[in-house]
Amino acid sequence: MLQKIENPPYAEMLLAWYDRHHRDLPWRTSPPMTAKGLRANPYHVWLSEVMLQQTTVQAVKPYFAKFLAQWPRVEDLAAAPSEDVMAAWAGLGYYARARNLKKCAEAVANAHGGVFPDTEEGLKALPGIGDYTAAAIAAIAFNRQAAVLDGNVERVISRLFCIDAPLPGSKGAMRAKVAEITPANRPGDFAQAMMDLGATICTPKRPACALCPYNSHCQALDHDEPERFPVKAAKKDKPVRVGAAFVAVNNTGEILLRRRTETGLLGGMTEVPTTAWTARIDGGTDTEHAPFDADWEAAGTIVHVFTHFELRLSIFRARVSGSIPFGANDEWWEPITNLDAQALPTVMKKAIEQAVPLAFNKSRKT
DNA sequence: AATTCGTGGCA
DNA sequence: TTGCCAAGAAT
Repeated sequence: MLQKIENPPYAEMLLAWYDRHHRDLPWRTSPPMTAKGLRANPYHVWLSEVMLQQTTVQAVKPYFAKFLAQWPRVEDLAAAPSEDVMAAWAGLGYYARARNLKKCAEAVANAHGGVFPDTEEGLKALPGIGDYTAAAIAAIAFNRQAAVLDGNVERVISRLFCIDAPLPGSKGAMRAKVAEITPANRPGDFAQAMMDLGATICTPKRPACALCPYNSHCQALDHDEPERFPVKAAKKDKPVRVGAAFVAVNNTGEILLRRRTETGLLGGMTEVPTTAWTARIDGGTDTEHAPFDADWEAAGTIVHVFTHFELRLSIFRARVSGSIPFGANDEWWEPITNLDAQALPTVMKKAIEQAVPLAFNKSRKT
């Protein structure tokens, strides 16, 4: 019977695995270049890390390419119109990230001479950079021995050491464990290796333990129950909210749009006029709350699931002629052929598509 | 500490 | 189908 090693060389074991099995990603500098001291571009690392917050690699890839093509340096992003940044981010979700991305770019370009801070503390002082992202950039871009703890690492660590306490309360204990095994040599590769392991081997369901470099040292696997970790607090149920959205098209092929307020849900993004989204169905939400009088026609409903509620939107459409007097706010007429350039979140694209089928095909350049 | 923030893929 | 959840941050 194999004797259990008291203090396995966790970092060395994982780095050896990473050298063979790392993912090649657009924002990443991979071994063996990193082993020779070459590091990734801090701007690329920062941009990818913000995009990857609560977002899958596959979803991020095209956005990362688009942003880098449009704004090759952080100074370019800092100088960009906010509307352009929000439009480029549209569809990726969690739009506070885009607002903070712009603020952070401005801070780096103007207050830091275009150079990212190279410490966790300095990075965390910037908008949109929290514990995880500060540690990740410090480790990956600047080779700092920072304890990087994300959802992947939480899974790996909780299984490796059988941490029973539920998240998020146990996050501190997990970070301490990560700090314990993070090496002075190649800390950035170690962080990315932990995340790659969590993403490809130590998965939430049916982990591929037979292929794991830690399979002879994993306490959860010893107890034959890796899928039980990490333990998480129970989540709340999702309430339903209802509302109505109004899609107006004029006789020159334009649609009435407006900009949402800067904060809160979908803050700073573009929308068609809607009622408030309320918890109860108040009988006649409908055309009495329309932006103006018109021959509003019911066009069905759409259902869209947000993080903390489900929205059922009744869709109304009207074809209007002549000039419609706007309320004195942020409304404008936008050619349907230009919808793809707008900062429309997915729920609004659904609403428009419901009222005007193929609206987005019309704006697609072919 | 608990809420509020999107979206799409997958079993 | 429904739920889960993916490189979290801000308040």
